[in-house]
Amino acid sequence: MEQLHAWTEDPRTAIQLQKALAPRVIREDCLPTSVDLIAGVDVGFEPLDPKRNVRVDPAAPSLTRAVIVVMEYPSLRVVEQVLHRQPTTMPYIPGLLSFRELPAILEAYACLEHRPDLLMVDGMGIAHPRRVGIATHLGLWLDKPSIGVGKSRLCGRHAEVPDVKGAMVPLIDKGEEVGRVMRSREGVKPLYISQGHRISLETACDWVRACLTRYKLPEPTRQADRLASRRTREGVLMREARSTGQDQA
DNA sequence: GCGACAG
DNA sequence: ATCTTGTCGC
Repeated sequence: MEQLHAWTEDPRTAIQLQKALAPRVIREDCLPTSVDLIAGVDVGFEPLDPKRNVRVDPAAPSLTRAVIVVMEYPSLRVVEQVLHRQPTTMPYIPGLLSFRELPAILEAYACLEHRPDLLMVDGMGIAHPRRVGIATHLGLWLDKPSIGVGKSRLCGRHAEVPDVKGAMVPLIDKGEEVGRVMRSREGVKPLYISQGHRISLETACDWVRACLTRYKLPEPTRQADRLASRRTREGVLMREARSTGQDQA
């Protein structure tokens, strides 16, 4: 029961933890009768160096910026935004992304005043080598329905996706369908949709499509992405966010 | 052993 | 993820 909240920063232990979490993921629809609030989750990084110059090396100290945008469905109006920053402690390791980004996301989530019915996370759900991508890990931790919306492939193979908005193709890994590759918009790279937790693949794809407008990313993720990757400049960021978590550094 | 590899 | 200018196309 409490293993869902176990934590580590050691790569080897993290992999063991993922293997223990995998069988606890619910892949069937287990969400509210009515989904009225959808949260978009994304993370960005900003160099901590006073002398941010020429080349940025990913290993240099930085701040992890987690953003959560809550939208009302079906109006897709933003009802709340939270931005939280804290020192980055773990490096990016393919397959262990959640161990690098979850801490900041959880802090941001704790600042929310609204209770979203569904989470759309920038990254993979079960379309992961051990079936526990960041969307899944977050869903398990919060025991909340979640969907993974990735911009590129982590694992699995798939056919070419027709260049027609809404077209989908299965994403197969080790013989199982772990997600679907969707053309969210013509002329752009497709999205990698996968179940996070407490949702079926069909329903996950339905929600992503329901949140698409004229852009590549579904609104929840697009709005969160805007704030997460926006360059900081004289505190403008903090003023634009409706409410924010208090900083540490 | 070699290549692949979310953000 | 992050840096970075112009440029091609609807």
